[in-house]
Amino acid sequence: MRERYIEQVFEYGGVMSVPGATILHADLDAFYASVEQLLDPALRGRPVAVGGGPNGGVVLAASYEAKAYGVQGGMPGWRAARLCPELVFVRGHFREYQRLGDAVMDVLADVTPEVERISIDEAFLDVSGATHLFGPPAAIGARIREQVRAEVGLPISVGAARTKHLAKIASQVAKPDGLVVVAPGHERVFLDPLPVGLIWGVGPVNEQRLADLGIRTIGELARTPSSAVEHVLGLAVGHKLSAMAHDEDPRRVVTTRHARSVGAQSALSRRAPDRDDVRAVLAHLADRVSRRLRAKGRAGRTVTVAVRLAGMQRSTRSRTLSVPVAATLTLTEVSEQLAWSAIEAAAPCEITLLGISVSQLADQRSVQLELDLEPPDPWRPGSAPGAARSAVDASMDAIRTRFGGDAVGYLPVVLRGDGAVPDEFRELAEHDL
DNA sequence: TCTGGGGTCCTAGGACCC
DNA sequence: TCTGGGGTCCTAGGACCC
Repeated sequence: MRERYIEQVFEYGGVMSVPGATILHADLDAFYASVEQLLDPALRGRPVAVGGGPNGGVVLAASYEAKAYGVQGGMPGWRAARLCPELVFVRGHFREYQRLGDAVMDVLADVTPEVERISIDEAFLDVSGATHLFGPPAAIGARIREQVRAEVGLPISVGAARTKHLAKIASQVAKPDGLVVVAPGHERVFLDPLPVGLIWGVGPVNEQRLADLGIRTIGELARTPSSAVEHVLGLAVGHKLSAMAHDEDPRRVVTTRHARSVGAQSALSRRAPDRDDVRAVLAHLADRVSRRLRAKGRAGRTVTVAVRLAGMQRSTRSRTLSVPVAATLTLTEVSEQLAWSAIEAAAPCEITLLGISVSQLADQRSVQLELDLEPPDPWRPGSAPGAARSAVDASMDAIRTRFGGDAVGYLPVVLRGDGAVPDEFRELAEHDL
């Protein structure tokens, strides 16, 4: 086990007594791959990739043994196989990921209720109210790591600092399987030598733009006038990054957060767009999205459709309706209009993905009669009355609740039985509404 | 050999209103 | 013969994160 304390490196030895670094970021290491190695001991110590394969698909996660060869999440399987010939591809146990991720969050919840889960495998904690029970943040971080290892069987890295931003960077520096505590007063000496790419919000594009200014470390960024950074990255991003580089991060740990959009997308084998095909895919996506909305009593006014063309260019079309929608058929029809608007603008073309997203969300209960309130409109020629649509959705939702998600569906959805990605995987990434 | 699926936030131009 | 300034909403695109 590696425990590293920044204050040990730079100043004191009595780290376990240092208070103040009360924001923790806990992040499971190579989560999916670690679960596979936990479930199958034969995989331990070997390079493992979840998902993908030499003949298609992308790698969803790579074990540290695989990362040593340069294999990364998001990489096409064939490329990963070329980088690492001994790489073992596994299909993935998505239900187990959900179960074990939840189990880890239970461990965190035993420390404090102030937990902000930001994905299946990652959370912030504010432990300022827990130190009287469990000791200083460093001790709490160590305790979390021990308990997750003992009770769940997985390696987890923890960063502790005064702010979320710094705690997150600390956990990245701690990986794999480590703990890094940045004691108050030591932020600058910790941050300055680190690469700007560790800042939340700096990806490949902005990293290159900063490099063009001669900025490679967070220290160099902090010494650059924010006006220069804003000029290159835009006002908002530049301002935020400068603030981060100066260790100014006002964000608090938030335990409840409402989603601002809900979406679903499907990659398709490259194909010329076809009316029936497009409708079938969109019906399936609209069904997924609208069911999630209705399950939470939500609806949304803005419908956005994304189309990806051969060559990876994306095109989007959106329409804001006068009233929020959550009915499957309405969403399907609006999406179809939008999709063809994008496709026709690009024609002739081949498409490789279709996606639907609904935003401007509102509570459905307060905006009932969604469809009857819509004026007669060209978007739904000959459409069924809204009440009928709501009734159909309600009975289908009820049947699915009792008999399972595949028990009933709109015709195109039933006919399309070839989902490339299992629903369990999709559910892992869904945010609470 | 051909690139997943779920999200967040920002920008810029135009429409529209007062 | 020539028309301001500010605010809000909508749309399309893009960067980023897990």
